[in-house]
Formats: sequence, C-alpha cells, structure tokens
Amino acid sequence: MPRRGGRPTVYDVAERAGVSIATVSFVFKQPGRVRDTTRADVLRAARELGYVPSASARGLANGSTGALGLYSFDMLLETAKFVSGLPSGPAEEPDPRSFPLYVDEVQRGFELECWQQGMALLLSAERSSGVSVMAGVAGRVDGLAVFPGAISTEELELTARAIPVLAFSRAPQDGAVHYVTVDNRGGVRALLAHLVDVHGVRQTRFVGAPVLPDLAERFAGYQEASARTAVPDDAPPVGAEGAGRPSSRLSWRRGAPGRAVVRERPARSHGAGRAARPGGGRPG
Amino acid sequence: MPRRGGRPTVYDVAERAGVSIATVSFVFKQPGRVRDTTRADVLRAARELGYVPSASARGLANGSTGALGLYSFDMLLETAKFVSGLPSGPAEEPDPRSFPLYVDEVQRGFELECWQQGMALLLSAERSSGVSVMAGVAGRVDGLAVFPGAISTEELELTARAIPVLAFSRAPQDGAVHYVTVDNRGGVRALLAHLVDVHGVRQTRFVGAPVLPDLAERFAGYQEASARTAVPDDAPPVGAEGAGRPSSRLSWRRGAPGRAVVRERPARSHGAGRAARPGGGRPG
DNA sequence: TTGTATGCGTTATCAT
DNA sequence: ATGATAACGCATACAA
Repeated sequence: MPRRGGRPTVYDVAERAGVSIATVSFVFKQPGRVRDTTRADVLRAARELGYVPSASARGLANGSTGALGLYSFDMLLETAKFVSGLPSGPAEEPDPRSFPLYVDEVQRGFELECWQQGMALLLSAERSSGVSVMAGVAGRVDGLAVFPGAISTEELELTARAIPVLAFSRAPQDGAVHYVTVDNRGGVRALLAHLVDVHGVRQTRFVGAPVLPDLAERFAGYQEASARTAVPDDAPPVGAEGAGRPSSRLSWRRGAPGRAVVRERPARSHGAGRAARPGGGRPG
Repeated sequence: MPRRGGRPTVYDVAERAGVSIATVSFVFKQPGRVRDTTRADVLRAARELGYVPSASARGLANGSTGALGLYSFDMLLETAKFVSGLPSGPAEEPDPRSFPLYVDEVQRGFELECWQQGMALLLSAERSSGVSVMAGVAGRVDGLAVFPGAISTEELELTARAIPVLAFSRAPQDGAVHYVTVDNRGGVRALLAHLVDVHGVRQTRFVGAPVLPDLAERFAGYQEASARTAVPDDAPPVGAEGAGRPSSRLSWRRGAPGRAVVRERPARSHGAGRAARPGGGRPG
C-alpha cells in the first residue's frame, strides 16, 4: 500500500519487491538491464500495488513532457463568430457544436500524428475572459501548435523562446515561430477561373467581410481574378445581410438541403477531379 | 538567459530580478503576498526571459497535474470497424476521418467541460500494437475517461486505484470504476413503439451483429418490443450482407442522399418532439 | 546485476 | 515582506 495515502511510488514498489528504487526504474526504462527473476518480482509488485509512474516526476527528471499541445480559440460562438469574417446575426444560444472552419480536420490529423509518434496530445483553448493561458499550456508540452485567434504575435514569439511553436493561418513573421499557411489568394483565383472557364459563370460575388488576414487574402485573390471575368464584379463584399444567415450556422449547413453545392460532373478534359460529395460531412 | 541552454527557470528569473526563488513563486501563486514593486520586477524579468513555469515540476510539487485524460480506441478503421458490430466489408483504405459513433460529440463536451474547469485535456488512443498505454496516460492526469475498446476491465480497475476512472458504454461492474451508460434496451423499445404506433410500420429488422454489450442490449430491447409488433420479426439480425455496405461507412452516410431518415411531422398528440434534421451532421 | 546518491523545477514551511 | 530549505517521484551516473 502507498506510504501516505497517495498514489504508490517507486519506493512502495521497491519495498514490496525487496529491491531499490533504481531497480524499479530500470525495469520500466531499461528492462534488459535487470535479471529476469528480479524484473518479474518488480512487475508483480507494481501490479499488485496498482503502481502508475508519475509523468510529472518523469518529465522533471528527463526534461521533457512527452506531450504536444494544440491550442485553439474559444469554442463558444461568442468568440468563434469572428472567425468566418461574417458578422453574426441576432444573438443566438451558443452551440458548442458549431465549431467553424477546418479545425476538426486539422485536429484529427494532429491526433493521428501524435498517436503515431507515441506522444500525448494536450488540447487547450483560449479563455473567453481574455486572460492568456498560453503559458499554462506551454509549460506542459514539448511543442505547441496554435490555431488563429486572439493571441498576439508577441506572445507567440515569447512562447517560442521556451518551446517550438507552430502557428496555423498566420501571416509569417520573422522569428522563432513556425508557420503553416495555405495559398488563399491563388486558391480563390483558381476557384474563380474554374467557375468562369468550366461552368460559364458570368457573375460572381464575394461573401464575407475580409477582416482577418486569411479572408483579406482571399478577397485579394478574388479581386485579381475578377479582372478577367466576363462580367467583372466591383461590388463590395457581402456581409450578413446578403448572406441571409449568421455565420455560426454556416458550418452546420454543409450539404444541407437547399444549400447551393457545386456538383461537378468529372470532365476528363479538366484535371480538377473529384466531385463534391453533398453527404460527405464528418461523422458524428 | 537560461542557465544552461535549457528553458529559463525560477532561478533565472530570481537572479535577474534580484530576489529569491520563493519570491518568484509567490508572484505567480500568491501575488498579494509580495510588494507591488517587487512583483513588477519579477514579472518584468520573467517576461524578458520568456519564462514559462514547468508543469512537470509544478505537478510534482503539489501532487496533481491539472489535466484530465480522454482515452479512446484506435483511430484507424482497422480497430474501429469492430465498434459498430457490423463486420467490415472488403478491405479498404483506412480513412482517419471515419470515426464512428458518438465519439466526437462526447469529446467536444469533454473539451468544453475541461475548459470551463480550467483543466487541460489530454487525448490519447489505444495503440493498434495492442500494447497498453493506459499507464502512460494515467500517470499524467488527475482523472481519466475511457471510451469502450479493447481495454480489459481488470486494467480499468487497476488504473482506478491510482486515479478516478470513468468508463463509457460499459457494463457497470462492482469496483472503483465509474460508469456512464445509456438505456440501450429501453431506447430501442421506444424506437420500435414509435415506428409501429405513430408511423404504422408493420415489418422491422435489426441490422448489426449484437457482439458488443451495447449492441446486445439493443438487440434485447428489439426482441422485447417485437413481441408487441403487429408483424413480429423473428428473423436473425442482419449482418454485412444485408447491410450492403461496410460499417465503416455508416458514419459517413448520416443524412446522405438515399438514406432512409425518419421525418416525423410533429404530432401534438405525441410527446416525441423535435423532428430529425437530415442535414444536422457535425461541422467539418 | 543492483544499490547509493544527486539533480530536475516548483511549492510550501519555516525563519528572519 | 522576503529568504533559505526540505520535500515531491523519477532517472541516471557512479559505486559496489
């Protein structure tokens, strides 16, 4: 039984197995270094006691936590509504399930990668209070990936002095922070070119206020491509009024009845490839 | 600058601010206990150094990690295919996005709760290798929730001796493990009663092999309810042949075109309530 | 092969 | 109000 009511430690296991704490540690870290019979004794003692190595002590001893962090913005609409760039409509009840953008996809990929690397994944989110908890997260991981949000670049740079930091969808800065971005501008240009050239679309409209860097870039790409559209659209981007629904619902409406979905029949003369799957949302 | 090339510690901050390490610690844990000017000095020094408190050391010192764990089964189809109870069809390319059942919903709720409690969330999954990593997770959290999977009840009980353990969708056992389950049997009974009484369905079929406890209970409920069906169905449950598609795709087909979805028009004489939303899948 | 002893960074209990 | 110091549980260089 544990010495003082707490969780059993190496000392408890060592005592029960009649060995020293070093041997106990060896059994778990360098099994080949102890005799078979001794190892069996230790393992049995550990099992009988319900011994679980403390990651805190282990991390402190070897200088790393064995976990990677994923830091995202607030999961409630109150914060998330700013992300799409569309002003939100009349106040609605916050729905935790309305998580916009690509977050889940990226997170799932991150999970898989961590799992393959044998690392734990620490999820954490910005508090709506505005008080930064970055430090609280940074202190418990060996590396930290950060979704776009209210975190200042300064704080990112600061955190990057302690551990490797990776920022998603941010304008790359000089410094110690690593960045992963997509070609927003080129993407929208290609999209528009496709609509015009392949589908013969003659009138377009950019929906969403380009307030965030990503969206600003997309709008820039839109404007660039509009120059060669048959019917150039110089109208300003459409906000909430034009969109007709608050942005918070956009993520819910993927493939929902009544929503316009581009159904492209595979054109062999065009390399675009896979058709959109209306029912291809993520599983619940 | 850090003493030896590593991350800055309390010693570095203390030295830079001209105080002792105790004072540094007080500034972060009991701010009111130090003089304003001293506190300012310490905070400035910490900021200049990019100091981030070590969660390992902190956890070791006060005996808790400040994190909760969520342990799930393997995220690849190879393992996940067993969960639905439907044998899988011909081998397919594992798609990480095919995560069956309620997992994402529960996980999201868990995230929100952790976030509200100011706790970190540690995600972890069963390795396909079969080697248990439960201990690795249990050692780094103050409590652990476990999705159904290949983990033995014995190991759950064992882990529960170190930290509180919560098991989802398991047959409750006597012991230290906490359980959260749903009324599978009653749910299916109610479902069948609804189909028969409200929609006049006269023939039904249970799809899926009742191999897991949850599914066995649902099948039991189905059999119980079948007794009062107009046309009792004593046919065995339908396996992969009858389902027509491998189970791994079921989660993708929620609300997909061609799938049968119960569209109930709210019947005021019936308390059932909300109609099913075909497009109500989760955001991507 | 196994034991002894030290250090990891922080907290908290004493002193001062 | 602040400083010195003993845990906390584990890993590991060094002894034996």
